[in-house]
Amino acid sequence: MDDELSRTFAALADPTRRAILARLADGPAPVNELAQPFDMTPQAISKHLKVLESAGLISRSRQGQWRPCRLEVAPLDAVTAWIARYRAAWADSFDRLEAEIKKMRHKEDG
Amino acid sequence: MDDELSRTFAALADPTRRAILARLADGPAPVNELAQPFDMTPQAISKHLKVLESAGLISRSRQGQWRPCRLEVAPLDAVTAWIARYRAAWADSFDRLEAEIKKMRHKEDG
DNA sequence: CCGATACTCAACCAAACGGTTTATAAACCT
DNA sequence: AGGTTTATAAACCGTTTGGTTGAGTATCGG
Repeated sequence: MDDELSRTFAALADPTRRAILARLADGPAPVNELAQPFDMTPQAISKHLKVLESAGLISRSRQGQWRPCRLEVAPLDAVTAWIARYRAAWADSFDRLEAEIKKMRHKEDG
Repeated sequence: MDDELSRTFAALADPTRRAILARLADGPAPVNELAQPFDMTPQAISKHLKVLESAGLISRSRQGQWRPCRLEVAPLDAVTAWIARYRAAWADSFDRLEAEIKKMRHKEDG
């Protein structure tokens, strides 16, 4: 599990981490705020953030005693590009995509 | 790691499995042909195929003594749809996508 | 029937993962 | 200075993962 794409997929293969990214899509947040929804110690969240950061999916800065996390979408582009190679036709794939997105609009998931 | 999306991401988080999918994008193939490029026992490949199948990324049939595997793209649509939620604007994301695909055209990866 | 080929199952093993607890560092606030 | 809050580090632990070997199943072809 050393290459970029593997790290990205592995990072996304966890509901907690996807939920964290979902939260970050609404804007940056410090660790304790990210940890709050989960029945889990802050240390566990810290580990998840480390995984996300090492996959390039988030970046962290410092603001006083807080460490705000920000979503970084670049690795997601790589994923989408990789997936795009497995579609026979772009038109078809976008049709399916639209259907998927419609299905998804009323779910939350992480 | 029980939900659909997690299983899909986890299945994709391995270079061997991605290489298998890449091969299958050119058409169905039996296990021994899929195993051939790898320095690994057929049993290991069989395990990988099991992971891919349980993620819905391939389907297997029987043809005599062979078990041809076929690529199934439906889970990839779910992944792309999930990722799409993290783009601020579609236009931007397609621009980036194009760039990524260009970068990728001259790589092989799995 | 017999052997070869294609594939899978089961047991095992080292390494990685996802969580915990304990301890530590850094910034804030009296 | 001292205590609180925010966050990470380190050690540990049970489970999963990715590979192995060895045995077993199924189909083909004499």
